[in-house]
Amino acid sequence: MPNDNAVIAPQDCADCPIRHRAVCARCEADELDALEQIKYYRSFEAGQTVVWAGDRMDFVGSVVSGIATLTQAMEDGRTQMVGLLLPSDFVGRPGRDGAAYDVVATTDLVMCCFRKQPFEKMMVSTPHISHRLLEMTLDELDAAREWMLVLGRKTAREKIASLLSIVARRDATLKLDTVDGPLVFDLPLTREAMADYLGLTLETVSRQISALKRDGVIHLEGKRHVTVPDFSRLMEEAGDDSDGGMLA
Amino acid sequence: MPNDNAVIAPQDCADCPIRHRAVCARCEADELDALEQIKYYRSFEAGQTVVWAGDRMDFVGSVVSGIATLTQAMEDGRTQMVGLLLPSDFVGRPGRDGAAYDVVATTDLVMCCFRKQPFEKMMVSTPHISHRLLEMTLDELDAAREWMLVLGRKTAREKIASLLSIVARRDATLKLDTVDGPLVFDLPLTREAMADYLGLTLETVSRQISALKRDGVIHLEGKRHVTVPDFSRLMEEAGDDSDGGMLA
DNA sequence: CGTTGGGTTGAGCGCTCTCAAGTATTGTGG
DNA sequence: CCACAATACTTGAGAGCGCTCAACCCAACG
Repeated sequence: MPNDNAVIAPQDCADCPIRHRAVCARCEADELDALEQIKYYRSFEAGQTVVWAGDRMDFVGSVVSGIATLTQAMEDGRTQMVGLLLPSDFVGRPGRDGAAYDVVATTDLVMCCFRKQPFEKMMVSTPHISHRLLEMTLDELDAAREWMLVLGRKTAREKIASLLSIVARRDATLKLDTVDGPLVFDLPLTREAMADYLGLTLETVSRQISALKRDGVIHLEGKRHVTVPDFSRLMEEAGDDSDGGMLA
Repeated sequence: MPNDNAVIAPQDCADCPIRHRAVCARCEADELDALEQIKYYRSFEAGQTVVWAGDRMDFVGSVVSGIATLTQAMEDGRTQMVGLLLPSDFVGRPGRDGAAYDVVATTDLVMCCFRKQPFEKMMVSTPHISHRLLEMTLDELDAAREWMLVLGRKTAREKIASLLSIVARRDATLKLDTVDGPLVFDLPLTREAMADYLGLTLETVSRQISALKRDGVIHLEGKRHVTVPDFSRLMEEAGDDSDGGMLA
C-alpha cells in the first residue's frame, strides 16, 4: 500500500492551476493568504476511495488534478454515479458532518483540502468564498438536472453520445481548442464507470460504443483514445440540438 | 382567460406561512423590511406556465402555496421533470437572465416574487440571504442526486414507491403527523406528470400504481387519494433501507 | 506462461414501451 | 335532463430495447 493518502508539499496559490476557477477564484491576495494557512494537499492513486458515504468528513476541498467520482449505492449493489469531479470542482458540504456519497479517485488525484471548521469560519467572514461556492453549487445543480434528462429519457445510444460530448467539450475548453476541427481525447472512465454514470450495464456501453464507431460517429485507438471527426454529428446523436451548449 | 398572472394584495412577512423556511428564513426584522419593499405576490391557476425555458426572467421568488414543476424537453417532445417545487422552495437563479427550464403550476399557486436586480443587490449586502440560499441550493443538489439514483437504477415499481414515499414524507412533515399510523394524502400530480418525473410512460405509472394497490402496499379512494397503511413496507418497495430518511 | 482486469460479442429473456380500446368523471350546449 | 365532448385514467396485446448470462479477446504483469 504505497504512498497512501500522501500529504504532499505545499504549493503557492499564485501558481495554482485552478486558481481562477475553484472556490477561491474570487479571493483577494489577503484572503488567499488566510486560506493558505489552513490548506494542505492530499494525493490519491487511481482506484483509491477518498471518503466512504456515511463516514465523518472533517475537511472540504478542491480537485487540483485528476478525476474523482461521486457514487451512490443500493444495498443490493446497484450503483449510480451522481457526480463527476474535475479539476476545480469542490468536494464536501459545509455545515454537514458526514459524507453523503462515496468519493473515489478514478485517476491519480490531487486535492487541495481545508479543515472544515476553519473553512466554515472563513466562509462567514469572507463573502468572496461563499458567493463563489453558491455560484459553483448552482452550476452543479444545473448539471445534475441536465443529467436527469439523460437518465430518464434518453436511449442507450443517446446516453453514450451525451457522455462523449460532455467529455469532449470539457477537454476542448481545458485545451482551449478550436471547436471546428476533429476533437481528440482520452476517456477518463472504464466501461463500468460509464455504465454507472449512464444507468446502463457495461455490456450495453460496450455495444453502443462499438455501434458509434461502426457508424463513423467516433474513431477509436485502443479502448480509451477517442477521435470525434464531426462534433455536431455527435450532438445530433446525443439528441441535443446541434449547437446549443458550446457557449458557457 | 380569467385572473391571469394576478397580482394579489401584499401580506405581512411576519404572518407568512413560509417565513422560517424560505430564502428569507434567516433574516432579521430590518432585513425583512427591506425585502418587503421589493416583494410582490403573483398567483397562477393550475396548469398555467410561470415561465418558459429560454425566456428572460426578471424576477426570482419563493413558492408560498401550491406546487410547481421544473421540466426540460427535447425537440421530439420527450419530457423530463427535473424539480418539484413545494412551498418555501426558491425559483430562479441570481446572476442569470434566462430561465433554464419550464416552470409550470400544477396546482393553484401563489408566489412571493422579488425583482431580480434589487434582490441581487440585497444578496451582496445581506449575508443572511445568500447563506440561506446556499444552504437551500445544497439541499436541492442532494435531492437531485437522490433522484438520479431513482432514474438510473430503479425499476418502475420502485420508482412509483419512491415518489409516493417522498410525497408522503413531505405531507407528514407539513402536517406534523406522527410517523407510525397510516399516512393519508392526495397526489398532487397527474399520472402523466408522475411519468415525466419518473422517466416512465403514463401507462406504466398507472399499471404500477394498480399493482401496489393490488398488493396492499397502498389503498386508493378515487384516483388521487392515497392511504399508506405501513410506511416501512412502502420504503422496502422503494428499495431504500427501511428507516434511513425519516429524519431531516 | 498463467493470471488478472478490462473489454467485446452473442443468444435469449423480460421489463417497459407502443398502440389501442375502454371506463369514469366533469363540463357544456341544446 | 340528456347528448356530447374532453380529460384523466385503466387495461390489454404485442414489440423492442436493454439486461442477464456466458464465452471469448487482449494487454499487462508476475
